[in-house]
Amino acid sequence: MKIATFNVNGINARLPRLLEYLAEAKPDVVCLQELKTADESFPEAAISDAGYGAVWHGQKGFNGVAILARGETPVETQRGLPGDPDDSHSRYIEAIVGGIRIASIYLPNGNPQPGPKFDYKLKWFERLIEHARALLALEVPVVLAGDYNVCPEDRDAWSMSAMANDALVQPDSRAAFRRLVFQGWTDALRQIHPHDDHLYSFWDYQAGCWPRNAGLRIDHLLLSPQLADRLVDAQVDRQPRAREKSSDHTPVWVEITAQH
DNA sequence: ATGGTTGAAGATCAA
Repeated sequence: MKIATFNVNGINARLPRLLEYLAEAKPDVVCLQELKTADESFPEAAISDAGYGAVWHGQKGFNGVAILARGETPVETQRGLPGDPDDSHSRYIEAIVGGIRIASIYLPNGNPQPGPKFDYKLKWFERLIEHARALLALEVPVVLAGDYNVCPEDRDAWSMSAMANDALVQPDSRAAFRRLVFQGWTDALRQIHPHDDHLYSFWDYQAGCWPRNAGLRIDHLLLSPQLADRLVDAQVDRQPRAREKSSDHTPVWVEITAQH
């Protein structure tokens, strides 16, 4: 079973690229982020025609997350991250596909820092950590997939000097990510590529970042122990990023064996 | 070199 995460940066602007990706890569599940559209403008028909069922949590203009599954509709288990009824951002949706509980996460960017956006990022992170703890307690296969807006280590950023003041590499951002992982999650991509120091999933549109491989690793798939045991492979799929009118992110995927 | 690009909304913000 192939499970991917893909920040599409506008699902309607990216629809041809997304459909192309579904047809070529044939993921069983794709977690999408940055839909940048309201629920009623989600391109449900086109995605259905491509053979995928979907659940989504949209928001006009910004944010928005979805989970697509080939040949079936994901069974939604959570919409919005618990812990703050006043949080109006659409950044979390969770559903079950093929016996696996799957979360699509769009963690706040947090720039500029310091400031209220960075504070929001860290508070949102605490709520994610609490919810992840509850998911681990279920002792079932879970994947937390999405755009975490965190480079876990220096080597996950193309240049630390260029990124020094960015929210994505701050010690507080990394400490929160570490506390999450150390609950017992496996960072699947890093697990498969322990020595790759140019393992990126995002390249800024500006300043020729893509052609000179000035990237960041910020899209992650975290596996519960029950799923980590079944991890076969994890890769960055660079092809979509090379195309015209691409997202600034590219898909990252894991291959999971059938339950034994 | 304090720039550069993109999407969605709407003449700016978020990334």
